[in-house]
Amino acid sequence: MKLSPVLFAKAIADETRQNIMKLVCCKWLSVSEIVEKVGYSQPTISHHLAILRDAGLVNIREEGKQTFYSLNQENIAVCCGQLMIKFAPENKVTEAIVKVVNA
Amino acid sequence: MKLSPVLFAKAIADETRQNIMKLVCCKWLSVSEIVEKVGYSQPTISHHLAILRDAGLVNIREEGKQTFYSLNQENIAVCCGQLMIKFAPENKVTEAIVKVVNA
DNA sequence: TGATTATATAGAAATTTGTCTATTTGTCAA
DNA sequence: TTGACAAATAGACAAATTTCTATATAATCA
Repeated sequence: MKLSPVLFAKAIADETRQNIMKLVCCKWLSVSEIVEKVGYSQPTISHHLAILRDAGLVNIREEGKQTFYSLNQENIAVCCGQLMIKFAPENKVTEAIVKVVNA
Repeated sequence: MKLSPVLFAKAIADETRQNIMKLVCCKWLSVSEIVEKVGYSQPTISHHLAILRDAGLVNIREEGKQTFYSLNQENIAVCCGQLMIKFAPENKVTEAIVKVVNA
């Protein structure tokens, strides 16, 4: 799984996708459940989920006819950490993260 | 200055802008210097700089005819922290950040 | 003042993105 | 096996984005 700063940024650079991410942040939801809550068509939701999938930001579980998605918090934390190290290397919070990661 | 997760993500969701960000990460550069290094036209660079400015990601210093830009590492760290708290709240690195910020 | 330089703004063209409808694929139940 | 349901894919279209050239604005210098 490639986690690049640009791919990550593109994936989260859309309000609808951030809404979906918040929905599945701490629980598994099927595509239909996400469709219901977000209010866009099912293909539109599938499209957004595919973008999140390609960026490595969601976990996927297939169960019969249904597919469940949940947020991959680990990868999101890694991407945010990469961004901070790349673009805020002299910041004290970044330095604290580096310490945690290297510990 | 409004620092929203979507505005931040849109601002960094472009390879050229990330290149510019890397260039001015730890030093002040004039627009002409950035143009030279990035290789796009001056208006294109000005446009990208305006997007970074509107997202609160750069510091600006005017000096005579020239305008110098440098990355606002503080705001970038804040935005990344917001993203982590919003989308990776259960991650141990996020928890470490929260501790640092609250300390 | 007039010429030159640095940057920003305006406007246009090409590309990318987000959304939809229609269709396909895959799974389950009768 | 047939029908129904869930999700993915294809294709079209509108809106947004990225880039360019041309022009405007502002500062400096002869």
